[in-house]
Amino acid sequence: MEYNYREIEAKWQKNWKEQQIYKTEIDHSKPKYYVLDMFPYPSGAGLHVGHPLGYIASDIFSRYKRQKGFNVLHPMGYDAFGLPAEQYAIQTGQHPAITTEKNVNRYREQLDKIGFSYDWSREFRTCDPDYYKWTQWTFIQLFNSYYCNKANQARPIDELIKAFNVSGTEGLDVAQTNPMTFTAEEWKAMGEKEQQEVLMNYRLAYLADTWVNWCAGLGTVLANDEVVNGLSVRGGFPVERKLMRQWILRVSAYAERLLSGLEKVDWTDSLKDIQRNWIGRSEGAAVWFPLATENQLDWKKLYMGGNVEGVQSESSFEIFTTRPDTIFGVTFMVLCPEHEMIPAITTPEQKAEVEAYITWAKNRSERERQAEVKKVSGVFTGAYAINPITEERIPIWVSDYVLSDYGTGAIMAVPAHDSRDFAFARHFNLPIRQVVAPFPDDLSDPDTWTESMDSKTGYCVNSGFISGMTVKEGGKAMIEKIKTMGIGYGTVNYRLRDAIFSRQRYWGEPFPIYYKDGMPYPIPVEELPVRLPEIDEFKPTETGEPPLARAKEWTYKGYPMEYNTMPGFAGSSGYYLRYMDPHNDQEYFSKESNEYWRNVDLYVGGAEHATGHLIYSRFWNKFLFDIGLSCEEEPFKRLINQGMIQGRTNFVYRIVGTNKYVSLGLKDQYDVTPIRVDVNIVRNDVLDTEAFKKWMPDFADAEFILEDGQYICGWEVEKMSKSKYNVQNPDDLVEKYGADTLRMYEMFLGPIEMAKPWDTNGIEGVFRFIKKFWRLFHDKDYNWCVSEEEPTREEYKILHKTIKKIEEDNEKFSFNTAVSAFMICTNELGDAKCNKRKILEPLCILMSAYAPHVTEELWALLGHDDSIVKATFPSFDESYLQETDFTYPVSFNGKMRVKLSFPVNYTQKEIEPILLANADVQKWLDGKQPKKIIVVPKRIINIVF
RNA sequence: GCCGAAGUGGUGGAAUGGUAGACACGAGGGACUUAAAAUCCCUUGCCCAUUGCGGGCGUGUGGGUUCAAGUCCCACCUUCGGUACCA
Repeated sequence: MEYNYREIEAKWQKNWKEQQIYKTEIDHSKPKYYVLDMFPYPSGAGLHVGHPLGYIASDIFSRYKRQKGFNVLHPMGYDAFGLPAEQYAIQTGQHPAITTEKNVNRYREQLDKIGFSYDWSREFRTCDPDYYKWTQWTFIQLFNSYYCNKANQARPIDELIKAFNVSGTEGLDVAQTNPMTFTAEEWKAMGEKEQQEVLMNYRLAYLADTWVNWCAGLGTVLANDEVVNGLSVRGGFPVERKLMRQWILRVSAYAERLLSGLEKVDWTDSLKDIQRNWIGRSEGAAVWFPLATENQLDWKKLYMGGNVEGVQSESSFEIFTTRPDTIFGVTFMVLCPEHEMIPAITTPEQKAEVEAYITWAKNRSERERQAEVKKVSGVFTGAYAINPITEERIPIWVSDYVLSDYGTGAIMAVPAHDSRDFAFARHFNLPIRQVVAPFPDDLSDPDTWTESMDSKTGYCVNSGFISGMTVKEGGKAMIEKIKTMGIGYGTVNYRLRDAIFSRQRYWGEPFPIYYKDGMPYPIPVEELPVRLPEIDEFKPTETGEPPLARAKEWTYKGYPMEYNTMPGFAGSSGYYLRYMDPHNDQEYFSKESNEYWRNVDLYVGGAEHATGHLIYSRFWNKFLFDIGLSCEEEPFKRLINQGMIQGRTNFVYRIVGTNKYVSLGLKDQYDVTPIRVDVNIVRNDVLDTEAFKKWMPDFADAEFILEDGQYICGWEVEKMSKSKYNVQNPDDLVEKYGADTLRMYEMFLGPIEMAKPWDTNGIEGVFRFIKKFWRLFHDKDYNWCVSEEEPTREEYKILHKTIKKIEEDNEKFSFNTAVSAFMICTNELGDAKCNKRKILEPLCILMSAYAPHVTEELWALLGHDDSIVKATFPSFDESYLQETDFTYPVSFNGKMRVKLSFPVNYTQKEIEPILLANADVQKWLDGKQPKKIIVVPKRIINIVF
């Protein structure tokens, strides 16, 4: 029979499904291996050829690991809550559950056609109540926990309450929103509401007024990673800053562990770097700068001598600096426009100006603010602070270059050595004082500078007791000093923010929260899940409340329930754990399943999740680890980023003012406009002109100027998108070439982690290869023809060379070179006319991870009843590769000139005389004496002369 | 600006410091065929020579280390990705 991919693929896909061949159970007799693809959001557009790239790679690896004797968990499901389905619901009134169901079915259909080895019995969707029950459950655990910095883990909030009852905040070191101090007596004296408010300062899931990214276009708040350049990632609507009461996850409590945990995982350095930058650890010092009163002497009297309490009084500002060594260079202070002390300190004369500035700053969109980063703006408050080290009066300014949510929202400005402070000082004519120099005596006049001086290395100058020290020593000495003075301490700051967890939307997990007396309380876990209620419309209410406010009887025991829903990352932060035990209705997942499957051994997905999903899920997992649920602290041991598949757009060239199109090679003779053309009517850059005329009405009367009878299109690499007409759909390619060809071609394209343009041009080559492979098993009339004869040594060599190569390439995810190894092997066996079972059978197993359908068919034809999925990976035998002779390339001064064969066991001494006696060698030596002869056994000979 | 990745034929790409361009695509030539498809064979980095042999140059640029550099080191250029007032 000729190779009929349609018949073969349909047959085996059906068979695998019926036999449940990919169903996985706990099996303590085998080592486990967990291979996971990043959770897909099923969009309405379906899959394009870029999506399966990672899925194919992980599928190959899963199949390979199975054949290597591992019990492989390879599940798939859907991140099904999300904005697009809801936007669609708002426009059309169709329930997002219906849209989602439709999209999921389409995804499944597309995935099935490619022949993946997923255990579909474990599938679930984040919008299934059986699943989101556990998302809600985890939220309640977060709500009922705080973070103890001493134990360095999450602890039950009850322990904190006990501590408050015994000794107040005394001796506690815990993660908190605002620093708080109170005694046990003060705590006990509080009412319930007040106590609940205090606890909010410590809970890992807490409610707080916070500046959020408000997206009016979507009617919701967005996380930092959902906003790019001041626009929403979904939809591209403008985003503004707004103060809102929101649920927040205290991710920042885990900053240090999220950072140090990176040491333990096998991810690419670039991905780890992205996370490190995002977490943004910086060491420095917190210092209090007191507000200057009329008379500076008063301040000295009050605060010198380590009066900590006094300095922390209302009339001082806490600043954070990474450079305490530059404190002698402080010439002013800057507060962020949101700083709460501004109204209190602003002098009457400056009041109007300051208020105007703050109003202006608040009303600016994020986009405007970011676009005008280089523009200096600010206003003087009229107030002064005291530099506690120099005791100088310094002016206090307000500017939006200081951010409210990093550090303390207040800075000490050192214009000489900070570019932003420098620009600000120049703009407002503030003094600039040099306090760091490349060498202790190498001073210059800051008035002559055009930019701030780099100060990461060098020596402290003009700096009192630290003058002459290196900046590093100076920093240390200064921290000691401020500690003894009681005005500050060494500390660490993180750029990583707490994650805003409320969305003013319908299509997400409802919070298991009701409100009593304005304070939130969790619904008892026995009553979970809290199901998403039906509502009549998916829009906010007339009064601007989130859609859930439309639900009838959205109450718990008469108390109102939370109107917000959870964000996209809620459901995707712990999904990999649920796959271990997906249908458990008693617990998130059983201890037994967790202790067997533990964590993900191989995670495949895009690097775009580096600052979102991969942070949140590590946080989520660490929390579950702390409360004893997850037995591994890091969820994803090894991670491979597949590179983005870019589109390859084709262009036609219209002569300006006409409906005439000129072929690529001739276009420079005319004045032309390039126009994108659908890649599906172009083959190898040759345009199907008839299809083009039918493509759009505008082109019906198109005329063409051809070259050699063809219309050649131009091309460019761009993002793959519908609007660029460069989207290729895997279904079409499966239809035309079969899934096995598509799978191998996607791998053949290049290294998995590299971004590369999708170009269908090469797919024919892979298709030809599979047909050639098929012919190895058949005679020229396509009759089955496999011989039982013993293979020759040469044939065994071809096989074992391939086994070695495939095994190595599989282990290092070098799937493109593996495909070419299969091609080489097939070419060589074809040349040798080898149709022997002992060669072809192991070869089928090697290739079954890449092309599961055709190899399964051949495996059955070879007489096997059991699936090739369960076959054992062939073992490599070195002895077949051993040779008696090696053909050395002989180089002269590094240039390869001749080849000479020597027995492999010959030493340099044995080789040299024969080498020098050779006529070709003598010719190249041209009568000169060789100075040196280098023989690298089984590699190369180099003659230096 | 900062961080990261990458620059090799017409194209995708290959190469533990050891024969640069494997394997494919495309292109050209040929075989089979009434024809097409399919299949098979040959050529294909550039330049010179071509009657045969052959020779020169080549991995973004410039230096360096080495018997030997696409690969290691230094400086620079370009492209792509991430991030950006983070004190």
